[in-house]
Amino acid sequence: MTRTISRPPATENEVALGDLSRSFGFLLRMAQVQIFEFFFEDLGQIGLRPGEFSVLWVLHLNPGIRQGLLAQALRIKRAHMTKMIRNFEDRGLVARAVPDDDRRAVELRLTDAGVAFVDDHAKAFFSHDARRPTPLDPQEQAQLFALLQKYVGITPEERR
Amino acid sequence: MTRTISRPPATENEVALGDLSRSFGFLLRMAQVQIFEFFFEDLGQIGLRPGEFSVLWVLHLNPGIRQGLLAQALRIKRAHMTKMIRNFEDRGLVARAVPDDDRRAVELRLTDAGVAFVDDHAKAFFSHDARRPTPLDPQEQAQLFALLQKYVGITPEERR
DNA sequence: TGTCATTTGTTTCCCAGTAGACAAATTTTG
DNA sequence: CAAAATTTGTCTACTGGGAAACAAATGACA
Repeated sequence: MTRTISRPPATENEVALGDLSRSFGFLLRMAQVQIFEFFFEDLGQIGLRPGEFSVLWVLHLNPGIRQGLLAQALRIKRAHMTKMIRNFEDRGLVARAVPDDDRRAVELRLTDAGVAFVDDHAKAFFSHDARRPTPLDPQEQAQLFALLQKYVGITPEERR
Repeated sequence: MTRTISRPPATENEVALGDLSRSFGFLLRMAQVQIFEFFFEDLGQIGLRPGEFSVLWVLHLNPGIRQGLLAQALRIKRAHMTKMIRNFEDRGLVARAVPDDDRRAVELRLTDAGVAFVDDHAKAFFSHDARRPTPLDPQEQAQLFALLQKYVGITPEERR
């Protein structure tokens, strides 16, 4: 049994969320939906998908990476990665190669077209964050980033 | 055109993410996948799904709420909400009623079984956050919550 | 009043993503 | 060495969720 009504439904059009607004998973979901909406509003028309671009980007930074390691790093299931990679292959963006020392594995690298695609879109993709309207001031934004990075276990890569 | 390779791949098994680790959307996705994994590990066997429970919970707090307003509050698409509600109805957890003053709308409320379901699971659901292992200390955790709440616009003070 | 526009929920069709079985290659173990 | 166990990617089948067209009800406006 739970104390449910912490306060009465406010206005006609206000929805009480109660403890839900203190649930980490719920907050993350709300934030992500919001982000996605603006992402497609901002970059949808040039045919850029966040997941897709992430894979190509990591391929760009890690040429020859094995498919499984790539999936693991981006937390994409292997079955799904297979489909994404085949799609990229069909579009001529990625090439697969089976290494001789382990013929189960698949090594991935961008084709020239793949490199061109990443180069074409990297600026738009990474500058998107700056365009997104946010109620947070820059310091709060930085704080949020740092906490999220720590939470997901990404050591912020040092750079100048 | 973008300068892409800022440095060589670090270790054999390390994956360079570059600017991706500074992308808000990416960080949110990583965090959410992590959260989901532990959620199902923790509560999956009792047949609890975060989205499902959220809907029932909000129904509990806002009896008679209209379907569309519920969807809007939880950022669930109306088409999808239709399916969820029908599912709840089939399971006897939710009852639908068409109000006389607007016969397009549907007002939702939990059945007795629905109330029982929420009461049965609320404690497990809301205490889940505390069980989840996290690298953040309590103060950082609180800070992260506050920033996310502010970001998604559900600060404790209601807005107009 | 009658016509047009909007709101509300539903339906249909589609796609991203998952679970789990699978085959092939490799590693481990007896 | 042979047999069992694990790793790696793929396949099939399924589910959650979205886009768009739709019908019914309501509201706006001439």
